[in-house]
Amino acid sequence: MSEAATRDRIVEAADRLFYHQGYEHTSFADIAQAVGISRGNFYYHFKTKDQILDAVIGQRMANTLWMLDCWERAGKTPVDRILGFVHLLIANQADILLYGCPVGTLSGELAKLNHPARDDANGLFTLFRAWLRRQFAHLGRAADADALALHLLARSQGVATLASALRDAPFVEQEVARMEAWLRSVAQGTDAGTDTDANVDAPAPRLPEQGPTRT
Amino acid sequence: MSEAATRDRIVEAADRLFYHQGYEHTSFADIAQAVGISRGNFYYHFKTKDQILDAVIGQRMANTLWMLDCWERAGKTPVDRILGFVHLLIANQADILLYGCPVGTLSGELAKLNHPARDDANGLFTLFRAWLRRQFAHLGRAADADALALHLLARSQGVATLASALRDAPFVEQEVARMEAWLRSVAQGTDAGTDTDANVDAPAPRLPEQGPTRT
DNA sequence: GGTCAATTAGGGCAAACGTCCTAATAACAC
DNA sequence: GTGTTATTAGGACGTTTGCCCTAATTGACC
Repeated sequence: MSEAATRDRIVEAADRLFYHQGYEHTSFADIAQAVGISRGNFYYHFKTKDQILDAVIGQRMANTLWMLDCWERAGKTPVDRILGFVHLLIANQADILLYGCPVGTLSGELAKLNHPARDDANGLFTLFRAWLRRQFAHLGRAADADALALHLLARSQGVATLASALRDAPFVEQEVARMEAWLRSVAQGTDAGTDTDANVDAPAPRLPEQGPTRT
Repeated sequence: MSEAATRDRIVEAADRLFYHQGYEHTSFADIAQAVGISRGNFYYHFKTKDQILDAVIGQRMANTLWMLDCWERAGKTPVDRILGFVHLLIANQADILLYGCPVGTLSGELAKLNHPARDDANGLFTLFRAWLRRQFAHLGRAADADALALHLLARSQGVATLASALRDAPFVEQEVARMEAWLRSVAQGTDAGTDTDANVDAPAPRLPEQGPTRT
């Protein structure tokens, strides 16, 4: 098998395992077994565990950029594009209920380990943050675009954390609806970005939104 | 030294270490060294690592109950009491910036490890949830008290996650102010729980709020 | 078919892990 | 004091970890 193919399969398996059971809890043997290769072959492609982590983060970065670009091209208005982000919670609901948000959980783990790749992992947050900031700026909220971006990021992080703890799917729908209402109010320039419960009862439109496809 | 004293010192050290560097990353040797005892002595008090985890969770439960009771007695109105919860983010800001939320991060780690104590750890969430639900019910929002409780829980979880990833203290203040505004609007029965940016500029009152004191 | 580099398999290494055991000590009843 | 229990120290166990090495196999090119 060509070098690239095996290497990619390793990265893919490591990505999934890091997400499902955490970075530290995943061993060389786990990944090698998942790919179906020997540990020796494994070592040929990656000298250290940190190198695999770097590769995984790199791939997630690429996937994220591609995903953001999809939303950018698919959404006609800034609101539509931001909705693409919000609906990630629904598109990836099954995984989120089991494993939380891939970005948040990895970031949290690396922070506790004081791992050198911590900043790289946080770069994923920065990607979303910058993209959301630009969308909110297009909404005419240039002054507080960054604050709004962080606010939305934090809310989806919170939903993912709580959803996976409680394994509560309706809660995700509920909160997504709330975020949609909030987003609409921000878009309307209502100085009060209303976060009402009135419009929450309307079920969130279940878009066949594209998740972070692992290529 | 009496049995209880040493045992408590072990639990206290384990609690701190689990919070700072995670459960799995903390070894018997780490805790024993932190307490200043031998591993043999350690084993006398706890046969397995899981037993220490159970004890730590139990202590956190007790601390949480005590803390909730403090807010219950200290706050004159439901809003005051809920503010006690919200201001935990500010009272424990330094720790949260470094290690995130103790409840959320432990819950997340145990979920990835598929650890049997996962449900026990989630009990901490349940404690906050039930308490907040009662407060919102007192606010006249009995119908959606649980949804509001979960919403506030999720938001603080998100703030903690993002704050520790970005190590961004002003962001915490900003989001706390946002939560205060939202809470006020919910209290006023404004069907729209306004979540505006107008009232956000007012700095959050820095209460000398009591954190989860480890006894 | 032969040559050589790329790729793979399999095992070995020291260190750290959770766990367990035994002997020494401290505390206390009588 | 002596006897007994509670507590502590320190080391040993088998396993697993990340990491490293060497030999075998593959596949492309001449």
